[in-house]
Amino acid sequence: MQEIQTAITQLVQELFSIQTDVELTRPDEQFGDYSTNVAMKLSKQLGKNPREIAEMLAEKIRTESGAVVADVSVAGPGFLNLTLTEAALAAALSVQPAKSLAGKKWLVEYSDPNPFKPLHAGHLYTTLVGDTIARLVEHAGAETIRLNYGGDVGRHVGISMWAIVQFLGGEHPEKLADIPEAERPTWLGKRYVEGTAVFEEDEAARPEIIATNKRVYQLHAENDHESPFAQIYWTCRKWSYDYFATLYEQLQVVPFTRMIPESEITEEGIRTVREHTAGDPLNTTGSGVYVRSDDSDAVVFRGEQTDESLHTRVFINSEGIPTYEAKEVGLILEKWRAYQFDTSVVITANEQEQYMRVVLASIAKFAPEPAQRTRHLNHGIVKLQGGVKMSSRKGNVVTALEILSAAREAGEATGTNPSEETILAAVKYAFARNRIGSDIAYDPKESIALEGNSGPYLQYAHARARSILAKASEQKEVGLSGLEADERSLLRKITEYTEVIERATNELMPHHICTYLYELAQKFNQFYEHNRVIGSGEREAVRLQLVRTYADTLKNGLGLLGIAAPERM
RNA sequence: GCGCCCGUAGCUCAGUGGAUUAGAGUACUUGGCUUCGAACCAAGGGGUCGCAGGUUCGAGUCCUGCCGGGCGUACCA
Repeated sequence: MQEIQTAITQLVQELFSIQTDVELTRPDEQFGDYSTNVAMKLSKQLGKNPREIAEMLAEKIRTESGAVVADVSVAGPGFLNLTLTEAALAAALSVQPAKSLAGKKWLVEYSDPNPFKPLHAGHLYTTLVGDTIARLVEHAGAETIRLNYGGDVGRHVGISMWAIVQFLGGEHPEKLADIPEAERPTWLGKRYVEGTAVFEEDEAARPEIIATNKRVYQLHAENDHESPFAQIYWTCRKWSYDYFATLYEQLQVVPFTRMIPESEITEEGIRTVREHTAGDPLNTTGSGVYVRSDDSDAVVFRGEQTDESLHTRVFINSEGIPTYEAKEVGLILEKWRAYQFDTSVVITANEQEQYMRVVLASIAKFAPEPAQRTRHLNHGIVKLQGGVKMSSRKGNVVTALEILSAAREAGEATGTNPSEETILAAVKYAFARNRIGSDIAYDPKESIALEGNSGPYLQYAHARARSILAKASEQKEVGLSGLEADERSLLRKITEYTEVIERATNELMPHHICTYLYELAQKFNQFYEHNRVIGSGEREAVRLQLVRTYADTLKNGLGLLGIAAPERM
């Protein structure tokens, strides 16, 4: 593809003395293998009819590129449609996706669950998105660091700790042992919901909760593991991390390189913010990136003074407690200190988009490199059928683990007894096939669909091919030539793979892979329907080769989505 | 009010580096298993691409306005 692009660019240069970008697209199969609208783009500049330009180029291509291009035609308003020779098409199979990120260090932060809170459907989604993005950049050759950041300090923890102590009737860590292991995550979730209700409705209790929150920060500052309060905290925190590990294990995502609890970067965040706060005793830099609020002791960044589309946000509140913003400052600086990354991708739900822009704009003023190299990728939220938003604060959540168990149940109900691999394929594919950024309308029934445009369809289309290969008596390497129409059509689709992977990687948009793999599998199923492989006489060797290449391609693509490609199902 | 995002078939979504006839899945109707796996394949109906202007030889795609929805908009994350 690259060669054709370059060749046409040169032809344009020779014929018209114009330097232009030639875009090649994959048109409808009936039009050929590649297509370009370059003639139409040049039309105005040259003052010529686009068809005339296209004809001139076509003539040149016919005489000069016979080894690669078998047929050129001019169509419609001036499209140049190219059909490759069999040899060129077959040669395209050996092209691997470019290692475009070789030598680069990429950080990918995702999942980001908060201890003391339940894992809801959104966590499942964001974990899967991150896992796929990380697989993509790693596949493109980057040294890939997978980070998982979580709020083990912050108001939600204060709220939970307050409710936990209430439930235990005081600071009695020994009573935690009474809670059965299997119920711990749910138990913690309930305490959080109770605490939130009190915090929102009971003004008298609010100062107590705020004080509890401060004690959590204090406990970290003093490295306290001994006091009864600290024992409760560390025990419950561990319960949460164990619970997260359960989800990751069930999802079979690639293990994280490092978990970064907020408590680890809080101090650096506060210190950095204060060092850049006008009038702060700790200000050693003389900079006034952050300022004291006019009406309280809060430390804020006045985003609108940098860019009208930004707004003011609080980094340290009037209680002296760092908000998410100050912690994010600490996190980004810690990432930079520890890894000196080329690119750092942070994956969150899109409700945090504005917030992240403000934080990055502030950091850019004193640490431009990490700020500029940080990319915020926001995805949509998971909505229940009917558009109801889930909120862990209100307790109306579908948890991440419930989605998996619901998928298993629905799988059983189909009577096909799908394996865990297939259940996971269904769930992962259902989320992955949507473009990152738009909301996901989650329908528990449809997400586990075992037919149509789904993960199990792809696995089935793979297993079918492997089954043929397993039955073949011998497989030898043969050249792909003298192809019949159906064979060529399948080959043509397979050769799109590298282009799709490169596009998905460049755009960080894995859903392109889903779209493609589904089309590829469809192509195979169509081929399968109309053509025998084993026992097809002289065609057998070529068809086996084609089926093997197809199956390998499908398996690789599924791998990038974290979906298994079983031999049988 | 301001900022960002979204509006494509009944439903769920691709297509958004402008371009050849707007595509899938699902649902509905129907046909195909003595033939390498029917979790499959094939056929049919179903769309003023939110509305209105504009740019262009050409707009689902770019620009403007409007309508509808989501998120954010100072001490939550």
